[in-house]
Amino acid sequence: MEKKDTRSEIVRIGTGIIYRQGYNATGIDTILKEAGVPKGSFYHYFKSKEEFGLAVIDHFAEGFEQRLATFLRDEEVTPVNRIRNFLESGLARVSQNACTRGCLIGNLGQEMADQNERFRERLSRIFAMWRQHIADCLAEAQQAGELAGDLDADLVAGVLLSGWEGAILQTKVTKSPQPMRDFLEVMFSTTLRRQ
Amino acid sequence: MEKKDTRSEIVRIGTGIIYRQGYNATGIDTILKEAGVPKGSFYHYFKSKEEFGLAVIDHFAEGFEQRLATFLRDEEVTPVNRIRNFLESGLARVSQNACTRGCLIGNLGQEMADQNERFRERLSRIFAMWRQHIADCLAEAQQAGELAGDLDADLVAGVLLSGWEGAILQTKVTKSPQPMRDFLEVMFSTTLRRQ
DNA sequence: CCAATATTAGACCGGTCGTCTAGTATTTAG
DNA sequence: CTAAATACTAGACGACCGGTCTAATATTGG
Repeated sequence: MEKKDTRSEIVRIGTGIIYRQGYNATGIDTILKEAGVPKGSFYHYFKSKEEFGLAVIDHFAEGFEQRLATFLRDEEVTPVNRIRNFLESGLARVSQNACTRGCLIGNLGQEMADQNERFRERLSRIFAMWRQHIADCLAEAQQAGELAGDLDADLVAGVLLSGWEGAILQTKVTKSPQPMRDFLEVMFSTTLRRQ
Repeated sequence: MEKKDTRSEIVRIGTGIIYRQGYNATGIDTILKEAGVPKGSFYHYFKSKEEFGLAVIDHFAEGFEQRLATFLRDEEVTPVNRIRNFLESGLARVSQNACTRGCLIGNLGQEMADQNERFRERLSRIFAMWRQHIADCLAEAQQAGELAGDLDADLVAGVLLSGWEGAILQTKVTKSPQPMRDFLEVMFSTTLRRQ
């Protein structure tokens, strides 16, 4: 299928560039040039830049979802440590990128939430899914006696997610992975400690 | 001083617009039109859009700094509750704005950190100052026996700040103040509880 | 071979930033 | 008080880049 190939190539390349530069700062020409696709083709595959942006979000979320599931279903590790492993893998990734980029969904949330309702809705749904995955894992931890049963798993999952996004932002701004490390340490030694 | 008046009017109006729309999405014409200042004046007062952006950051940080200091030096309240009051006043503000805008410094951090080193540095310094204020207040809480002495005040201050920024982002994306409320509840009932 | 579809090419319009020339007000100096 | 220097305003302008569209070309299937 030529069609799908070119289309997903544009999405793949575009995801990387938008990850680095943001949505508004990224021109279509830039993406097409890097993808080696002529400009005229773009509007054959996408109705508008907005439609393309949504496709980028979906593409990224799909990959992320898989990564998250792989970690959180790792039966070889206790539930709380699955979350820890996942977060630490994220920390390693950000460090590898010299503390740039951060999280694409968080970036677009910050940039687009007040600007485009369709983006906002989609991003919100993605965050809700992530949160649900984490909450399930925390509930499992409670059943296994790894975590105090009186905690509200859903509540804590939300705080874990938002706190993590905030730590990623700090890491970007300070250009140091320390904020992410600090968040891990405080979270796992206070809120998520076995008690 | 006519000079200062026009200049600070441009900055004042510009701060509001950039707060709402972000830096890249805001054109100079838009600001000048709303301020009722002709375009020719802009480049008399600012060398470039970048210089202007930095002035906006400084202007905002100045106002914020004062608000923060007012709360954290309120002798009528215990140190931990000063922080709580401050965060709750922020929550009230965001709610009033229908959960839009968030925090200007956080917004610009997300948008500009990877794009402009001068912006990044300035924003990073501002975050560091805020963090220091919070850490001082936490240390005071420890001396007053309001908080466990074995906590690392600086560490917790950083997590509080980054977590708060993350909660603001979630609030923007979900269009609900719940993430900010949840963060408050979890923070003050686990990490910051008297123990 | 023809018709329907997939793809490309590049013109187009509108908006951006930053500059520039002219003109007007205000201050300073003799 | 006048004259010269400075501060500020006015808005047209150019160069550029954004997203979108129409027309031409290639490809496919019947």
